Amino acid sequence: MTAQPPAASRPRGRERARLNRETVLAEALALADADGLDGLGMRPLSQRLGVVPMALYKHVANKEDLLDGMIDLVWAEVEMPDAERGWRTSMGDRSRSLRQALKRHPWAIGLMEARLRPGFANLAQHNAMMGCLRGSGFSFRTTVHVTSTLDAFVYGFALQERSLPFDTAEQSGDVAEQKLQDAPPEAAAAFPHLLEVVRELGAAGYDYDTEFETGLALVLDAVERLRPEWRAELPSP
Amino acid sequence: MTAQPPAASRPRGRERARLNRETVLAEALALADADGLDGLGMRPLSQRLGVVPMALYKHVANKEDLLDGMIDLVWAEVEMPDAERGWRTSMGDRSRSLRQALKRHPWAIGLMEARLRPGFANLAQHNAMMGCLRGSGFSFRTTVHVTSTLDAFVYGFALQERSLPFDTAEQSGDVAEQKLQDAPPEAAAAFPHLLEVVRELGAAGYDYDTEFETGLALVLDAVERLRPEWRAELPSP
DNA sequence: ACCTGAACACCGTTCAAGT
DNA sequence: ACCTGAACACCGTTCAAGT
Repeated sequence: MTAQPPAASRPRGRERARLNRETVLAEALALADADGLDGLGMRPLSQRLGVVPMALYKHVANKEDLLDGMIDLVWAEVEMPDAERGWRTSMGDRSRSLRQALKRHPWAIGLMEARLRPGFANLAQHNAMMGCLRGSGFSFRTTVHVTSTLDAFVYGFALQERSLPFDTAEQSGDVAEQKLQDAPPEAAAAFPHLLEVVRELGAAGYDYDTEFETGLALVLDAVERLRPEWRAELPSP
Repeated sequence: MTAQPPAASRPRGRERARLNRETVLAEALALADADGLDGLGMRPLSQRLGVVPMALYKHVANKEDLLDGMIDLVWAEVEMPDAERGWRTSMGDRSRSLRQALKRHPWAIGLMEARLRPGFANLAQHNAMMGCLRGSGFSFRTTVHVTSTLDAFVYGFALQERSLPFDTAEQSGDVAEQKLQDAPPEAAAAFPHLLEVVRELGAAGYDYDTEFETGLALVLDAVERLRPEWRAELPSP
């Protein structure tokens, strides 16, 4: 599974470029993307870099420091909001961009807000988000509510997208059916509404993109009503 | 830290009740609550039960099966919605109940929807949620949108509540200030809106309960507008 | 300055053996 | 039927040593 060629075939000595923090972080990101957080070991990582495990500790303090660096690489991939483009399109695009980044790096979902030492991209992103909303007329308190709720939606959606055991709309119906069959036999008959889910998802499926856009529009519509100025800006009927 | 008294002081032989799946799952829940998912090892768990690690494998197939059982215990703690009480209060209370359960068992947050073999409580909960919304006049498709969005909010909020590095409103300001100070020195000056966060959270703080209720009301308000019948039920002005 | 090797205290799980 | 013991292939990290 994770079998690797022996040391002889790995680059080493003059063949291998000098290790630095940047290359360690980049390789760690690739390893986590491929094998998940469980696969991200200091030993497998060192092997990919053609080096002995302890060599990594010259470039990262420990695994926590490694994760700090990786998470800031993910933050750097997220588009920054900008009040100039209007808060709604700007915050919407940022949310889509965050979801896509979390899709590329599913192992990062629970870690994005957990950093005690946030990196530069992390700080820049949060600063831009606050700036976008404050600059669009939201009060400080409302800005906090909006970021908290919108981020909760994006993180939670990404979590569901990662953990639901199907990837495509076609699979969703099959999985739902399988789940109900594997469940305790008395269950299937007792849960009529799950039978409807099986039937409907079997026919039309569950599409993540559609669900995300629907939920995002729902939240942004609700946010629109929080802004004190919103009535004045609606086109008069 | 995880030091335990030696074998001599643990119950064993006739002193210890016969092990069964129920007690293994309950003790595993307590261990995960205390030490997190990282602390939940087969060895520490077996030690708490006064038994050798391999004894557990008579009662759970493996760690995955152990987690399946634990997650269904968490689902069993979540209040089930009921159309009789009205979809809004009913879904609201279920969301609060789910958040509280995830607060008691933070290790469970990423796992609630990830079960390939969902337990009875899990199926019952999802069936009740579908039933509550379908029975309140929502179409199947809208019901899917609503559960997807509402759950995303609750899971995402729970994730933030778990991972943000402060617990109380008082702490939030201090942590914000500390974060900005620990960050690269050029950062503090470059991010004016984060300075506002430090200032405001230092004064008023960030209260999770308030934020949750605000976000929940915002989402439920938006859901209200999705129901085709909503206009008819509003009191005429 | 950077990399190595051996060691320590951990994992989940298999297999064969005990009672 | 239920529990034990030894073993295997893994972890992250420390410490002392090499170049």
